[in-house]
Amino acid sequence: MSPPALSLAATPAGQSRYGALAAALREHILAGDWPPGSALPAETTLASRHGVALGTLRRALDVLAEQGLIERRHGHGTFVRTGLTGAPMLRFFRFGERAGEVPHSRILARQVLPATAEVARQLELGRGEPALRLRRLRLLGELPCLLEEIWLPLPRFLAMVDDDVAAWGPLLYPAFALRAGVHVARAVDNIGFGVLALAQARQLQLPAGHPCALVHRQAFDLSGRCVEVRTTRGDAHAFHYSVTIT
Amino acid sequence: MSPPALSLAATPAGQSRYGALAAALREHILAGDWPPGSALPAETTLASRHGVALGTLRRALDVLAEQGLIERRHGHGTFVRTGLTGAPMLRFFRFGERAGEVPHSRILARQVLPATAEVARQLELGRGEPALRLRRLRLLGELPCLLEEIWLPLPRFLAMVDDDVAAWGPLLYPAFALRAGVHVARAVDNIGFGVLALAQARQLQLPAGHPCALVHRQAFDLSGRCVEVRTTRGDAHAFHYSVTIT
DNA sequence: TTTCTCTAGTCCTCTATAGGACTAAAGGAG
DNA sequence: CTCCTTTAGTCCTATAGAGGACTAGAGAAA
Repeated sequence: MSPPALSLAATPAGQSRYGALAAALREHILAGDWPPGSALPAETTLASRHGVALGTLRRALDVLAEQGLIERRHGHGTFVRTGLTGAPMLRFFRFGERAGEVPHSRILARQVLPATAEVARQLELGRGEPALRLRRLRLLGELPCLLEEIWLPLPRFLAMVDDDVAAWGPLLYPAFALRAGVHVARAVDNIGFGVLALAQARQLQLPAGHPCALVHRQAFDLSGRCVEVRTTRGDAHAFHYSVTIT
Repeated sequence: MSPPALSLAATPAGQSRYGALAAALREHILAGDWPPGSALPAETTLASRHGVALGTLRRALDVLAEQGLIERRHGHGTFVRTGLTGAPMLRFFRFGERAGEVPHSRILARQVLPATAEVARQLELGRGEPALRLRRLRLLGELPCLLEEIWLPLPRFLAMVDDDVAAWGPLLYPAFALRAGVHVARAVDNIGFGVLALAQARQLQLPAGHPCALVHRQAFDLSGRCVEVRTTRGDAHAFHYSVTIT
């Protein structure tokens, strides 16, 4: 009745063997043994190294692939995912015919401030600890379309406190990876509606009190730590989003 | 083991074998050979019947399961999915503490009308063909929260033109299945923003011109035919939705 | 230089088999 | 009747091996 003692190292411990193997490989990745973008050892190598059949190893990789941790390229290799490249914020909005175009961005302000209670909670910082706050305006051509307030935890983003903002480019996440070594792997967006305060409305060239869509985002790295808190505002009438239910 | 005379013994035809097998099984399901809710033959049976190894057949079933067409129950069997049970429309809104509660519904109107051009296009009906239009109010307790306009294609929903509305219950999709034999398998929601017209505002006990969230839904059956077009309106300030990006 | 072919390395498909895990229902003991 | 054990049927896990498909780069030919 007792589970058969396997000749090789780790016990499945109530789990399937491929499940345990997937967890083990996941730990390796999070520990940085195979950094983002690099290739894992070949399947046959990994299989023999862990003392399992090829099929079992592939099943474990299936799990990691479904979790979005790795990416497989037929005939080439298995790679640790490097993180989200673009923050597809514009998929929530429709501004004229400029669909698919990447807006350019203008950093309005960059300050080191004590995090508000709510931001500190989400970034897992202590009370009053300093954080980096950005205000950013995104424009399509000359048309301002999105206004963003972004909070970044400070020990990690020190490199972005003093460097040249103009060199960051239109997308933030590649800049995070390049300058602070932070790879965004997952993000959760919470969508709601509100109205624009006067200062916000002015930036977006809309009347004060105009209805706006609010997208509140938390972004996480591979290990699951929150690395960004962002609030985006845009004209509610341009808001549009599609969901498929199955 | 003699190669069976059945369909795909010969050629994977540019496709993988499990891919072709998945397609073949899909056709069987859509043709109604195994009606929704019923069990498929056992895996070993299906495998030998189609002349493939068990692993290959299971791979094909994996595809169908991922498409949401079938459902597997360990130790019990493989079943054709019976469709969405509830239309989780309320997940877009937060009304007070009544989270998770199923609102009851009040049918305000039921009419047979020629479909508008836009509705006819989405339902794949000809110009001016009749359809069934419902107006429905959904309430939490005594509080009206959602107002819906629903269009159903008429040859298929004839059974719901004259029967007793009061007997439908609070959820429509089970009623569709029970009374018209229509199983909703998939739905696409498009979310936007608008303001309430006078008549709509009155039903929701809000002032005219009040901002509202608009959810436009198309629902499809297993074979991919559109079986419902619905527009739902609710107070924009109660709107709330969460998306995870990976 | 440019283009082509070849080749080593990788992931992918498929086979055949063995046993474990889970579920539901039948049958017997109290 | 109630409770427990057994049993048949099902899906799930794992193994070992053979060959195919795809990619990128090395080397040869023009």
